[in-house]
Amino acid sequence: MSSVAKEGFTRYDQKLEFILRTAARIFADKSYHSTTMRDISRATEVSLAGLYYYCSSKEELLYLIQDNCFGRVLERLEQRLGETHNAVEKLRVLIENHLSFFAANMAEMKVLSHEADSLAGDRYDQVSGKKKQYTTLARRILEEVQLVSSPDARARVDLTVATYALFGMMNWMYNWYDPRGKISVAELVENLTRIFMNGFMGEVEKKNLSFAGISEMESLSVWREA
Amino acid sequence: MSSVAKEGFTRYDQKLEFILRTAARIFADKSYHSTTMRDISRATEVSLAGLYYYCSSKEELLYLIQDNCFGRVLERLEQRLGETHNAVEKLRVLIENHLSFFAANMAEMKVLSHEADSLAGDRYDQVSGKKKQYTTLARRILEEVQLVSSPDARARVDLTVATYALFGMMNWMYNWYDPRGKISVAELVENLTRIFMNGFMGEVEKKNLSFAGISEMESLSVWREA
DNA sequence: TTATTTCTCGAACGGACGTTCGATTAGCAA
DNA sequence: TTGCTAATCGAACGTCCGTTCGAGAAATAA
Repeated sequence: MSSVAKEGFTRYDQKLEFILRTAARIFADKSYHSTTMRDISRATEVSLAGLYYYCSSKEELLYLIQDNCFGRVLERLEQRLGETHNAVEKLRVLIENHLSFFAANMAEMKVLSHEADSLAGDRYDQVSGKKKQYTTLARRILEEVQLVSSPDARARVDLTVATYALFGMMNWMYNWYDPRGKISVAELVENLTRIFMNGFMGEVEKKNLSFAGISEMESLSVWREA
Repeated sequence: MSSVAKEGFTRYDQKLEFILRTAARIFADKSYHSTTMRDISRATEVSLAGLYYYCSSKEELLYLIQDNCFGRVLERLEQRLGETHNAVEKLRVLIENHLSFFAANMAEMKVLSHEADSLAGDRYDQVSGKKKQYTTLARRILEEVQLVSSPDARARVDLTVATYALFGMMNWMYNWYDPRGKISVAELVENLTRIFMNGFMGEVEKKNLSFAGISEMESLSVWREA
């Protein structure tokens, strides 16, 4: 066993991570299926054969990228959700967490969104499981928000449609958003939050809900909880 | 020149259309890059070499599918928009047109949404042109709606974000929607229209805008036009 | 019928792909 | 130093890909 570098990451871990980051960038650029191991070899400056010291196959690279990335959004989300108990605020946290993570990891998240069906077998099941966990969590939050904000069941939006509409709005990002462009992540979050929340929550007295900025979240924390 | 069959479509045209429909289905299933000409040959029962009597390359198949499909949504949309002059109603028509066309042409629309970058050169430019035309049209409608419905400029949502949010919501369909499932196209249209319109239009007196059904569109036709 | 065009296909070509193998080098412990 | 493990790589293997070619069948026109 080789000696352990500072921070507990071995040389091996660091290089693997570098390969994964590079591969994610190329997968995002040219799509998984039209990326070749030679592309990755060229970009990482690791020989073609050398790559196979760090992964067992091209598909495993894709799996490691997706699984790792999903694990991290999910973990960050669960941690942030632990700090709040208000449904509306939870929804806000969900959106903010997803978008800011997406913006900070565009390549990986594009690969996650765009190559969802490029894995097979156990690897597909593994990532699918995390996806299901994530969307189920989102759906539960939406359900909670709906119970609290739309007392008239007739006026409610279908939960399945709403969940996928939300993820569609957010995940479509990879088709247009440039983190270094004119629109800041904060603006993106604010705009999408406003569009979705107004639209989803319907005809409640929205005057009570300030959408001017995330910083005013706290004012909602006791909203309609009785 | 061969004789012309009824309806003005030659044998050639019909068989090409059949090949395109079949190819679209397979592209949608397995993605463009991992579909082989042998897959298409098998599914169409046309020999591998025979396919090249109907197209000059695999990429041309993708191009023909995308160009044809985009042309058809665009044409249908422009025709329907010609029948209305009210901004809000135009937005409704845009959404209804897009979603119902999508639901009726899931494979082609998935290929359009998912393989947007799989063409190159002139073919890419051609399809990109149609896409730009389509999104510009949508953006203009949103702008019009905004001017009419959100007199307070400070409360307005960013137009770029709103446009992509709308298309994200709609195009994400291919990841989950089953036209033969529980949710009808009409329900899908109604739900997504409600979410987006409520969200986008913000704090206007929405009580005036019934979202119960498409059939009540007419009641909006003179809304805030003075 | 024959002549001509339209359509079809088996077989192959050249190239690119993912992966493997065996040998070589670098890093570290003794 | 010596000895062992971790890391690296050039070269190749077998396979599958998109595409082509030339011959033949089917349809149409004379």
